[in-house]
Amino acid sequence: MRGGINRLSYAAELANDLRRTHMCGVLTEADVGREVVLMGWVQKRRDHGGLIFVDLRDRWGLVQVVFNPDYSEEALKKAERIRSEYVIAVVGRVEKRPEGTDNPNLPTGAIEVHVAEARILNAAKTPPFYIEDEVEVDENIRLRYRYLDLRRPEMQRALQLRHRAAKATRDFLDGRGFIEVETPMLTKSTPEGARDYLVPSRVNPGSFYALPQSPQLFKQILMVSGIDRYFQIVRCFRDEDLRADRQPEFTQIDMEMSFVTAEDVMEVTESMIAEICQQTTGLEVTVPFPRLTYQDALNRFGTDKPDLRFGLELVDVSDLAAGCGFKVFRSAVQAGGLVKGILATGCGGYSRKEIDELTQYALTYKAKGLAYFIVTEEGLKAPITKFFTKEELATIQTRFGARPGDLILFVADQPSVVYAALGALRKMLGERLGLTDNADYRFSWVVDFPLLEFDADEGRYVAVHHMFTSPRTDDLPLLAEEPGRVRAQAYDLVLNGVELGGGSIRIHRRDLQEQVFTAIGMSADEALEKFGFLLEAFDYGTPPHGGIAFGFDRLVMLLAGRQSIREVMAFPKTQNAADLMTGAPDTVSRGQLRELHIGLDVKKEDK
RNA sequence: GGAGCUGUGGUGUAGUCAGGUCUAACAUGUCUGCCUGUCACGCAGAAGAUCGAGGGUUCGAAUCCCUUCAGCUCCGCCA
Repeated sequence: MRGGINRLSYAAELANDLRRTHMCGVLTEADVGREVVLMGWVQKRRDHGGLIFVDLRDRWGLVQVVFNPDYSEEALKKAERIRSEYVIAVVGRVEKRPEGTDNPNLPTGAIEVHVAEARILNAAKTPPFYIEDEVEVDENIRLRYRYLDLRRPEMQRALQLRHRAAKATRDFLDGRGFIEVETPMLTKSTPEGARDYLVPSRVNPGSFYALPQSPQLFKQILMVSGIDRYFQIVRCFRDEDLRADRQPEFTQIDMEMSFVTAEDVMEVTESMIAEICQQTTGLEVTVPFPRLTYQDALNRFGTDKPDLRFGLELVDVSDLAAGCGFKVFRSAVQAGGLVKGILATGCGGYSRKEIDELTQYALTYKAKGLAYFIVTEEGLKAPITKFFTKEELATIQTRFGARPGDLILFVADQPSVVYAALGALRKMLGERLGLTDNADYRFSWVVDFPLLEFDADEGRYVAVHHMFTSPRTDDLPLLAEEPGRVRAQAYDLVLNGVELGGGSIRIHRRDLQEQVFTAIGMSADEALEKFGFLLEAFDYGTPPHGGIAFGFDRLVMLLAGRQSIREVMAFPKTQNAADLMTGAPDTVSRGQLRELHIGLDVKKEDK
């Protein structure tokens, strides 16, 4: 019985004989005196009885339209029925606003449109939330009514920014001689990497396509084909758990070039990123981007995707810890681990509870605890100072450059745990201390990744990047004997703690590719079965080549200053990979399954 | 697979830790009436929630316990 529902019974009027002449948001004083036809949504109606103001909205903005019996009695009558989000058309004249009634908060605030004729093109129920920026609505509701959410100016700006980023990308790469080539969405499942989304083949019972995790193999094949410079703004699919910056389907800027070195790829990339920034937000980016090695990144920041907007670098005290009286430190080093710390500037006043919170946080990264010192005028204070000599305490304070009022936090463990825990702690402290300026964009390259790493669960080496990445030629002799020490010709582009993209020079020779397959424990038979076409292609004259791929959503997210890629995607999915608007994924009919020769093995809930 | 946070009229929140004074409060929105210069219009009035769902404890549950659902953040997973 809500009024909004009854309103819908009003017959909609047609606009067949009207042509929209202007957009709402673009009218200015230069248009004064002009007869216009506007169409849009009602943002707000202000009813003064004998006079009604309506803020009319379209993608370009708002303009005030005025219903006054002096202009049209009939239009005023109609305006009384108008409600928020009605779609209306108005015919009228642009006029300068009366003296003293300008609205400086509105780009169109100096003018208004005097309505001679109005039509209600469609009524609207009262929307479940306000169509305006900075609404704090439950994401459930935003996603269920995504079409309304997308009406908000903020979301419209995000989609426009995304469009401009895509256009800048295409324009730039076109100018550099790249051509966009589409690759299949229905392709072959490959081992390694993420879980595939599978699509059953009706005409090949029992067989499945996989949706691409990336067009990796196709773009390499295109190099074999002599395309030379390929790119694609392409959808990729990975069936893994979601995060703020991970969706099951996402978009990559995918590139590949022939006859290039890593330097060449990085140069093109830097120029492209600079161009995208310039064309979207006007941000001027300085190139080239600083580079750091994988090992440096870990040592200094505890992560291979460091946020370079602030310091708080990790400090190594393993040497000191090895001989100190604190058993936790000493035994960590003896077990082949590290003891590293971070200086939390100005956090010396943290309460026991706050330090406990930090400890809890470190625990989620598998740290066993968090040791700390509070820095005072009299030196370091903490329950654990008794395990250290005066000299040791003084050395620690000096090494951290700690001053009274600071807090020093330590993790002692295996290197991977120390890096993960302190890296996360550093990031959290950076945010908490207000060191992460959204308008500060610090790009960097991380290079010299290891080619392979040992996977304890699998009991074998696995590719860090992917198995088509070329080893550094100077490390080739190590491949057979010490695969863990081989460095890759790979590079990651990092921005403010987010991995934006990664790429590599690829293997282009069959013998080397087969060696790498061997190193990751893939049999010759399996290699032929899964990648025979690639190995065969390598036999037909394959140029040296390399490329890179970017998370387009992440790039746009950062340019838009948002915290989640959902905010820059028109129709994102929830953490359960569901689309709350359409209801996907959903069950299908028995008939569809039968046609695909699929039987289900799930317990059906009684409905 | 795991951890944490959130869920109260249409929307956003208060109330939950110390169960009864909550026959649930506030703001906004909605509806009705009045209003010719508002732009967060104003004024007067009205309607609207059994507190995500289910079960339990209790004389009594929004509040305590268990289960479950949904959203978010994170670990694992994933480049």
